[in-house]
Amino acid sequence: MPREALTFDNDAIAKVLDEIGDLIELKGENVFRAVTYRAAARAIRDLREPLSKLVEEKRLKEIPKVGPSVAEAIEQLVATGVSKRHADLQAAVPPGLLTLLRVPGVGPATARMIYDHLRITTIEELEEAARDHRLQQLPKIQAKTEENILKSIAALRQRTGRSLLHEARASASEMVAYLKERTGLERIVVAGSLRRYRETIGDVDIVVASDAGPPIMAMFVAAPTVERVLAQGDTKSSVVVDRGLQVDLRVVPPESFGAALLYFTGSKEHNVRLRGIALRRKLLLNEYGLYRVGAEARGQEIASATEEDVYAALEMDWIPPELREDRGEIDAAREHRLPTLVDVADVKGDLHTHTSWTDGRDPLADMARRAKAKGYAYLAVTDHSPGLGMTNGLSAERIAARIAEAAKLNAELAPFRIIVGTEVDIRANGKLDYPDEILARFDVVSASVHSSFAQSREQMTARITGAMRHPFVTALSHPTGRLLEKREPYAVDLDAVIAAAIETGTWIEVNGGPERLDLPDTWIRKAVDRGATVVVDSDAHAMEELKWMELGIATARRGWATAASVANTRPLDAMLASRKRRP
DNA sequence: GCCGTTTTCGGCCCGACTGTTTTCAGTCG
Repeated sequence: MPREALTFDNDAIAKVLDEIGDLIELKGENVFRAVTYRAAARAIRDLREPLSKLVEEKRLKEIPKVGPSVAEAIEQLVATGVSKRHADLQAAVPPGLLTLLRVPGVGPATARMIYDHLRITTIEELEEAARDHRLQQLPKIQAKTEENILKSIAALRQRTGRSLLHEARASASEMVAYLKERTGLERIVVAGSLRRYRETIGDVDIVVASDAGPPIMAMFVAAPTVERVLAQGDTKSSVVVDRGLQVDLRVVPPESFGAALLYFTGSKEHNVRLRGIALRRKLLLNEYGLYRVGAEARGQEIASATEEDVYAALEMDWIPPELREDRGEIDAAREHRLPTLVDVADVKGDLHTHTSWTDGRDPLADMARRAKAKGYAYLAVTDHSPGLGMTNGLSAERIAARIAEAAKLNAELAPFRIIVGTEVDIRANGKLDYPDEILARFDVVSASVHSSFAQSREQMTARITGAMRHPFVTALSHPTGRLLEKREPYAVDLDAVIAAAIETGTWIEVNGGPERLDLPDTWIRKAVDRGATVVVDSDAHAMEELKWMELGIATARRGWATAASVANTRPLDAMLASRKRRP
């Protein structure tokens, strides 16, 4: 999907800094330098302001891990798109060595060594050399390594990037169910980014509490979904399952389960901070527990059975997994000021769903009954406007028929309530796809962009904030338009969108569809910080997709949202009363 | 290269597995 004119945005700059880190390692400089560049890259990805603005205001030093050298590189990148440090490294490191790093199992030392002997700079050349058994002639490489490199190259070609949350969850549940059945053990738990509900998943981590590692590992690598075994040890194994997803299994003694869960839930950055704090107290934190260090008290255990024990021993509150990203949660936990996050149980209804009247699969009656069975007090059906040809949008006549159908069902399902709404298209020119007299007939109106994604940032921002200023628009749906692993967000000034939401009282959607999870979590945090109200929706197109609400809520939790900031945690009357004032 | 209740130098999280090794370096998470 085309994006607007090349701007050197935060992501692009973070990517260059990451590459500087790789090049530093390939060149053989101090690895801590490389670590710093990568840490700065991550801090920049978490940033909620454009770097260009921070440069202008001379505030780069406020970013963690950005000192004089990194700041200089950023300033050059913002100004010219090129960094001298980056260019110098590129000149010093043979072109193509970076490519070799992409092969799993090949790190800086191996890449360097292969290049020094064979002058290989592409994956194709590497594959050819492995096939011809020329790698075997190199020091520290024999048949096994050569074979592994070939396998890794094949896997690299096959891999399709990160998995969407619901797919990884399905694979993980399948493996957990299999292991529970085969081992009879109870404490087999998914950790890692899946437990943190990150928007996409690189690999699945499972932790098992048991003293008997080897037999569990034997069952694990023999699971029916396993395609390839990457490593198998007594306490740690890795496999690749269908669709190329990697699953790591760790077996820890039952008394270490809490420490292990904490460790394998991550994030890595969260763990590093925790360990730093432990160290300053002369404690050692690893996956087995929290221990005293020092001559006389060597190895004395402080805590390990539960996560709560470990956090408490470090004098902080237990931190919900969704917050464990080293984005301020550790300080908040030490000062006992973590927010009470919104919870699935707080949700009173879903305000964005589709039915078979347009592009949904299930009839209104089925969707309503399923929503009622979920314990909701209300369900808004928000079928499309006609502008999107492919979705069979509703005409004025069909709207009347649908309002009649909803009224009939409401009589039957009371006090549960179907709310008739619409997801109205914001046309390329900023106009809504229904006239005001039709919009007035809906109780909730979600406005969204489904076309002309390539407009300039200015055009798109004006188009969206203009729609938000329309008096009948209750909410803005999927604000960035991104499709994870598939389509980049369109160019839009989200600061201006949040400002418009606050100014007009328009809700901003957190769309729980696993391919969207839009608004992204860092922006949710900024929106609720500033006092905007969000609405968490499933965007279900079928009954079973109503469960995407859970993913939306998890995303809102990652954005530090409390129930008070989410419109659909309010009971029906309060929710309707809190809509934007209509003419 | 950054950072500081171990402060302006000397650390920087920690451990498992693999392959090629008789004790460890490299890679990964």
